[in-house]
Amino acid sequence: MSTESATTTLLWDGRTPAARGPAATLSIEAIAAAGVAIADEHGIGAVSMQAVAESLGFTKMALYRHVRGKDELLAVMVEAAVEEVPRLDPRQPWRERITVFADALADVWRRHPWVPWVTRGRRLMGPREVAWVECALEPLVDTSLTPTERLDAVFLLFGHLRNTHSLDTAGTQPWHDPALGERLRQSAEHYPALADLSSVGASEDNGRSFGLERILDGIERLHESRA
Amino acid sequence: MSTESATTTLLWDGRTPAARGPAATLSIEAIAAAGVAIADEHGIGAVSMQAVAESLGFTKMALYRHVRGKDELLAVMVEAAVEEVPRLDPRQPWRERITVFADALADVWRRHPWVPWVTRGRRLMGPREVAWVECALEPLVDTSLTPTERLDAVFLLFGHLRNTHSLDTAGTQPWHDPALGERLRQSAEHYPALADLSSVGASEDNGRSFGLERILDGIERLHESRA
DNA sequence: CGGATCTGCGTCCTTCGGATACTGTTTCCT
DNA sequence: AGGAAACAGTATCCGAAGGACGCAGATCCG
Repeated sequence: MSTESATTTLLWDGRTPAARGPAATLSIEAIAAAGVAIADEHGIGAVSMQAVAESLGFTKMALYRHVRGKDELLAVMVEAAVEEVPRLDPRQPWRERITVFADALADVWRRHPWVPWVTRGRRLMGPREVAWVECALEPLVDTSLTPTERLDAVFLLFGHLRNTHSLDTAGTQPWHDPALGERLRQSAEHYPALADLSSVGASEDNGRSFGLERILDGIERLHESRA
Repeated sequence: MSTESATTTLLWDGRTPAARGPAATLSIEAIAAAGVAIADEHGIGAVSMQAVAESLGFTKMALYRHVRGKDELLAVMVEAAVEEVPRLDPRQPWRERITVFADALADVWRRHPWVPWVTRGRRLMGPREVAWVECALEPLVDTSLTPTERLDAVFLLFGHLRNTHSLDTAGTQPWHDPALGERLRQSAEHYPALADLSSVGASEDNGRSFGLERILDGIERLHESRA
């Protein structure tokens, strides 16, 4: 019986309505939806207690009756924004299913570009976000990977998709400052490989499909080595 | 002739000392070093203009004579924290060299745990950080990958190392809240693959070596397919 | 009906990044 | 030599941020 954080209980069980006192006008769902709307429209930087409350017609402090703080606000926002997992066809080969999964995840992240930025670091996950992990894990059950390896593979996949989803979530590539490309070309003796590259240019999708294929190839090789 | 941002000029050329006026007591190097020290000791959250200035015995506003704002402070901090790239033995096979590189990067990130957290998203890179990209790129010149593919491979590598370096930079794994593992076990019908896993546990290194091997395997397969 | 309880509000505090204006110092140019 | 220009560091002020605390009114249970 491990003691659970209040935020985890909120994410998984919701709030039990109060027995006494006036009925709540606000709800966690409304708060989360308002936060998501602001983040979608004006970016995650525009999400403040004040802004969320104002968009609902309440004062800032009213939010704290439903949410313990900004971290918990973000947690419920993520849980609201992350939609249902895709239904993967079990008859398809595992590699195909992973690709479908990756596209579905990209769709959600396209609708809510702030999600891959927020869902990093130590934090608490809700049932829907966990469902996405489960969903990615499931195709790998068909492989010869051990359970631990499957999990490692899923996080390898998630990390790569996050890193290549947009430039805002990636470790930036240097030549996105065009002036820097010029510098690299000028000091070609220090950066021969990069200078060579600046004329070629980077790939369209930030290397998403390249990395995905490499990862799946790597998994496949491990899988086949045990067949 | 593309116009270059002032921050990029600062990072690559440093500051040209003023012709007139009193000599500066502060220096960018001192500011960067102070910021790095605070971040190393108390975390990146403790780095504020106030804190950095105070640790140097100056007022907050004095920093703005040397640094245009917080973003630029972080940029020079990263550039100061990122050390010289490792010298890779060109006689070693490319895969070996990449592994050595990855370990060297991990060493730097261990000394400055905030660096992998800060070096994300659109930002400006300095010469030393670019040198690390160059360093990772160089072994791949021995492979049959195209220049663009080499670059994609490097960012695949960087992303994975960042994601697995520590839990603070990773997309968190759900069962780090021990209570959540219990929940997953209880609702095993919703999360069969995860529930199965929670008894096994996650890997020690957040899947770093697993992912690294898979990535290198994937690159190797592509390389060999063209031999 | 009265106390307990809950919701939402008003006020206050700290910290943050940053703009602006000022003081004193150094150097170049006439 | 002397004034003007440029520069370094400071003092003050501001708005926005997250959040603590106490209060008023509404609601329900005994």
